[in-house]
Amino acid sequence: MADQTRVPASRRVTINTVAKAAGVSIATVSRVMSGSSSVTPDLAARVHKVAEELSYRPSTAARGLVLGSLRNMGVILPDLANAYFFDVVKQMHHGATADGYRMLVADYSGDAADELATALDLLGQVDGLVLLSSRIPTSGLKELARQATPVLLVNRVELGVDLPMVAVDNFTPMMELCGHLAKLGHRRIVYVKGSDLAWQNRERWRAIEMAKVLGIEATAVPSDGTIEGGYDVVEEALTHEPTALVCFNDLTALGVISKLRERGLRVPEDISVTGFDDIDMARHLAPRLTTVVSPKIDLGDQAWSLMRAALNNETTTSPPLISADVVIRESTGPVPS
Amino acid sequence: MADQTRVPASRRVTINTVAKAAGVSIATVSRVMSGSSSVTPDLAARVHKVAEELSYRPSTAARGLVLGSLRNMGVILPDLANAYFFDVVKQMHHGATADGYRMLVADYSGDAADELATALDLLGQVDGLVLLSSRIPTSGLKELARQATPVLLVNRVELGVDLPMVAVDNFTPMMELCGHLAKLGHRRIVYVKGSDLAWQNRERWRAIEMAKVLGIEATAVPSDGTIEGGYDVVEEALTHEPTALVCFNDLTALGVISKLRERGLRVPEDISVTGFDDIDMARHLAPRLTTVVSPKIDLGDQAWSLMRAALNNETTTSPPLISADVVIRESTGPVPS
DNA sequence: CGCTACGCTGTAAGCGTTTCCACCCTGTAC
DNA sequence: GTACAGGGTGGAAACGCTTACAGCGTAGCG
Repeated sequence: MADQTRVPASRRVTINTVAKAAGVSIATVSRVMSGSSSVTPDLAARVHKVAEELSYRPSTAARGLVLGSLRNMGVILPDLANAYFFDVVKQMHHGATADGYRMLVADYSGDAADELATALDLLGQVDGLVLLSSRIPTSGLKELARQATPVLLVNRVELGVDLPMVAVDNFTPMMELCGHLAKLGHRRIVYVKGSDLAWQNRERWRAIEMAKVLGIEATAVPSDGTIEGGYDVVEEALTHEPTALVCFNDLTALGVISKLRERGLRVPEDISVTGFDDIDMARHLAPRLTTVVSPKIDLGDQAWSLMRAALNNETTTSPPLISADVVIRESTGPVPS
Repeated sequence: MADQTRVPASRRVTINTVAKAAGVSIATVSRVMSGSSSVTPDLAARVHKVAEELSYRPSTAARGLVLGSLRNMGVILPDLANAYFFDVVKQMHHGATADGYRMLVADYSGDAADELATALDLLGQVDGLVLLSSRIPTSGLKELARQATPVLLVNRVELGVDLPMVAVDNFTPMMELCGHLAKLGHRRIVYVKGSDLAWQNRERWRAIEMAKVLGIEATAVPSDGTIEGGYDVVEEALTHEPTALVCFNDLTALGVISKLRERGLRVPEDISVTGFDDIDMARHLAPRLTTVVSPKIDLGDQAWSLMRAALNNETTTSPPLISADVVIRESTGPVPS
C-alpha cells in the first residue's frame, strides 16, 4: 500500500502563501480567485500573477468543507465497455456540465458485490449519485434511499423503493421483436441472457416468455452481456435447435454471430439473431443487426432532469417508461425451409 | 444552474451529532470510526450503533482536509467509447484499488480544448492524475509538470517534458503492418488518420511514410478515430484509388468496412483494411480484422507501477516502449489482379 | 470645511475531521 | 495506605477555505 504521508506543510501552496507573497489578506485572495466580489482591478491582477507564479490551486477539500458541496456527480455502472452506457452517461454529462457539476464515473465490472460498497463510498464525496442498470439488491437500494444525498436509478424500476427512477421500456419492444420473429415463421428461439441481477434482463425475458401467445417457444441460456459471453454460449444455445437467437444486447449478439460464422452457420439464412440497445456499431456490423433502439439521448436528458430536481429538493412525479423501437436490419430473416 | 444552497446545518449528521447522541466526545467517535485506536469494546459498540441509526457518514471533505489526501486517482481520456482505453483503465484500476485508491474517470470526448481545463480542475481533488493519449499541447503539459501532484502520461511520449510516461510502441508494428501489406503486393494505400493532436497518430503516420522504402505510396485522409468517422471518409479515401486502407484504429476500420460493403466492395477480395489496438470486437467482426494487438494489460500494469512510484516520490527511469504485435486475420489479402 | 455614505480590504469565525496532549481513573507495587 | 504506571477518554488545535462583519479611506454633498 502506498505510503499515506501528509503533504509536508512546507511544500503545499495555500491561500496563505499567496496572500503573504502578494501582501494582501487571504480574504482578498479568496475573492480574487472566485472572481465574484469587488476587488480593485490592479490588486486583482497582482494577486492573479502571484497565484500563477506559485501555481496555486485551491484545495478542493477545504473549499468543499465550507461550501458543503464539491459539485460532483457520481455515476456508477456495470460495464463501461458497453457503449450503450457510455452514450447515456455522455448525454447526462452535458446537462451536468451546464449546471456546473463535474462527473465522476466508476465502473464495477466483474464484481456486482462491489456495487453497493462503491456507491456508499462515492456517496461521501458527491452531491448526487446516478446508478445505471444497478444490480444492487433491494435492501441495498433502501439503504441508499435513507441517505441525504439524492440517488437516481436509471434503467431499473423497483417498486417499494423511494428513489427517483427513469427507465426505457424493455418489455414492449422485446414483445415487438418477438412479433417480428413470429411473422418470419420462427417458433423455437433461445434467449441469450444478461445478468439475472439486471432489471432489464428480467423485463426482456418476461416479454419473451409472454411471446408464447404468438406461438413462440423460448428457452434461456445464461450469459453475461459481453462479446465473449455471447461467443461462448452458442454451443449450448444450439443444442435447443432454435431458428433464432435473441440476445440480451448488441455486444452479446456480436459474439454470437462470430461463433455462428465459425460454425459455418449463415446469419440470417440459416439462423436469425437479434440484439438490443442499438449501439453505434450495430448498424455497421455484417450482417447489420436487427435490434431495439433504446433512446439514449432521451434517457440521458430525462435522467439529468430528475437529478437536478432531486438536487433542488423538488418533488418529481416519476415519468412513465420511455418507449423504444424495433429496427429491422439484416440479421433476421425467414425460417429456413 | 442548480441552486447552490448550503446544506442546512440542522440536517447534516456530523461527528458531533453522533458524539452527543452517544454521550461521548467527538475524539472517541473518530477513533471508533477509524477503528484503529483503543476504545473499550462496549463503548465502541454503542457508538457504532448510534452512528448506524443516524446513518452517519464522515465528510470526505473534512477528512481530506486534515489528512491532506482523498486517496483519489484521476484518469482523463479522449473517448470512453473506445474499448481500448477502457481496457487499460480497468487494468490500472486493479492496481489502484489494491493500493487503496479510488479511481475517477473523466472523458473529454468532443472537445480536445477541454482536456487541459479538466485536468487542472481534477488536479485539485486527486492524489495523482493519469492522462491517456493526451492531446494537451506541450505547453500545457509543462504547466502540469509544475504541479505538486504527480501526473502520468500514458501512450504519449513528449521529449522535454518532465513527466513520467509509458507508451506502447506504435512505430514498429505499423511498419510491420506495412511490410505485411507490401508482401501482399500493395503499393498504393490510404491512411485514415486519427486526431492530429494524438501522439499515436503521429507515430503511426511516421511509420507509414517510412514505408516508402517498401515501395508503398501512402496518402492520408483526415478522420477522428470513431466508427462514424471511418464510415464518412471512405468516399474521399477511394478517390486515391488505394488497394488497402490502413485505419488509425479498429473502430475506424469497422466504419470503413461498413461503408465499403455498402459500396459493393468486398474486404479483402477487392480491397484490404487494417485496424489498430485489437479491441475485443476486432476478432469477431466479419471479416475478422487484421490489426495490431496493443498490450493493454502490460500497459495498465506499468502505468500503475509508475504512478505508485510517483506517489511515493521515488524517481523512476522511464521504461522503454512496450512492444506490440501485428495479428493477421481476414481483412487483408493480396491485391486484386 | 465637515459630515455622510459607500466601496474596498482585513479580521475572524466557522465548516467536520483527526490527532496530540493532558487528564483521570484504576490497578499494582512498595 | 500511598505513589506510580498506564490505558482510556476528552479538550483543543489545526487543516485551507469562504464570508459576515467591521474598519478604514475617499469622494461627494451640504
